[in-house]
Amino acid sequence: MSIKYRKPKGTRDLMLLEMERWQWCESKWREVLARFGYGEIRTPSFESTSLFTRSVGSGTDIVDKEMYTFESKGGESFSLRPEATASVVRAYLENGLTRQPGTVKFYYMGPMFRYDRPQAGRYRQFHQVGVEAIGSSSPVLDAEVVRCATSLFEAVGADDLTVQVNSIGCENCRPSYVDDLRSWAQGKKDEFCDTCVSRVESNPLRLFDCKNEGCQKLLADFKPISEALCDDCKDHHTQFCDTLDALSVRYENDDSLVRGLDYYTRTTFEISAGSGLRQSALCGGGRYDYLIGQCGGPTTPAVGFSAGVERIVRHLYNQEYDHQRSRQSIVDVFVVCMNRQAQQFALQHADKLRSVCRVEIDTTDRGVKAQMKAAVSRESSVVLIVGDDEINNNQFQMKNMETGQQLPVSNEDLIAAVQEVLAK
RNA sequence: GUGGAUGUAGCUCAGUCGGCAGAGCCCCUGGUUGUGGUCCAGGUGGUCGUGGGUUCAAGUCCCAUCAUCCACCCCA
Repeated sequence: MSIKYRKPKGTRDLMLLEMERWQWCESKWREVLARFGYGEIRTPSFESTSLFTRSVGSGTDIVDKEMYTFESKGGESFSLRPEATASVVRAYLENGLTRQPGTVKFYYMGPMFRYDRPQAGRYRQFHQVGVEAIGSSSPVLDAEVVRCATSLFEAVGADDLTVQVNSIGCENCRPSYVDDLRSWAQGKKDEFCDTCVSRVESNPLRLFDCKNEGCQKLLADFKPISEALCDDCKDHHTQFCDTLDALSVRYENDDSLVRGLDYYTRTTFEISAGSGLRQSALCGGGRYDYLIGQCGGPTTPAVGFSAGVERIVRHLYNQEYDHQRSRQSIVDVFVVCMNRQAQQFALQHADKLRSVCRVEIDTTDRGVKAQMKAAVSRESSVVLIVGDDEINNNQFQMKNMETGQQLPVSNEDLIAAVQEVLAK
């Protein structure tokens, strides 16, 4: 068969058994997020390009080479969202929530878009579940956000996780550290790898991201950022860690944890799967105390995270595709029809059953035997059979699939009779 | 952007030295006028990813191209 259309590279069709898994996860997560006091927010899938370039930061891979950017007919530049934090911040400001008392807590679930080369656990359209807690600078909130993330994983049975935390300082202490790092690294350009050399100018902190052993050995000579933090940042990080301890969240400090987005301040964290998977990062987040101010709002502290749904599901089931024939949805009542007249009779009279249970009316024109097999595979408890005899007598044959018992049931008694069987 | 592997039925895959396109599962029909996961018999379904080349002959060899997967990179 030659198929005319194919899905765009790096996208997926989500259905059948896998869709059921997603829905199960999503319902668990909504429950947890509500218990942490988060309300859902749904923002547009695309925004003004400048929102992302200014917040995520030019110089990051995400905005430099991974955005789906297009021009509207009015000549304005838009981009599909590569992440959600910028959109949430924009919505927070645009809807006047700055005057909302207390901490504003939003969660989101939805598709994000990045023009990457697809790979295991990496897609061009992927899904994130995440939170943003806006309005508090307390390190206790940082810890609560991390705890919320681990609760999300626990809720769906994901264990074997590693939580890494770090602090990358604030505008008082980070700039001088970055300057020191840059001038130190400039003197050793010959010894770093090519990508590191370009980072020395654009974003020196990212040097710590490099997996090249030679680069890491060089960096070992330079003081880690934890030793360069100002007193306020040190206190913040200490209280953050103390609170995690009090919550019994297991974590490790990692000086090299520098995230790929520009807007983070102080706390950054990442949660990854312990198994040998390549794309092991399941969740990343941190504090961003200047972003809202940069977007034109009042200086407002905030913290959040976002987790990759595809990666979590893969971690849970250790596979992302079901090659087994996936089942169709389960029904309570399956109606076997002998012919087209019977189909019409069935829809007309069994329709009322749909107010109390799940009903499938078979309109495939295949034989009774095949329809009965379909009833079994749909796990129906009751089969109704309609042919010319039943139409003439205004009734259905009702078969209890568990006991095999079958009797005629008049239209008037149908709901009661079906419910009696389903109740058992 | 760079490198590697793989493309044969709806799905999972065989296909030898170049010689008629295959199996299992699924699906449909019958065995049972209108009744089940088992059993038996039969059947539908293929541009062998696509385009060229070599050859009497190409799923098989060569070239190109596309797609998918994997890795680098980056991240979720």
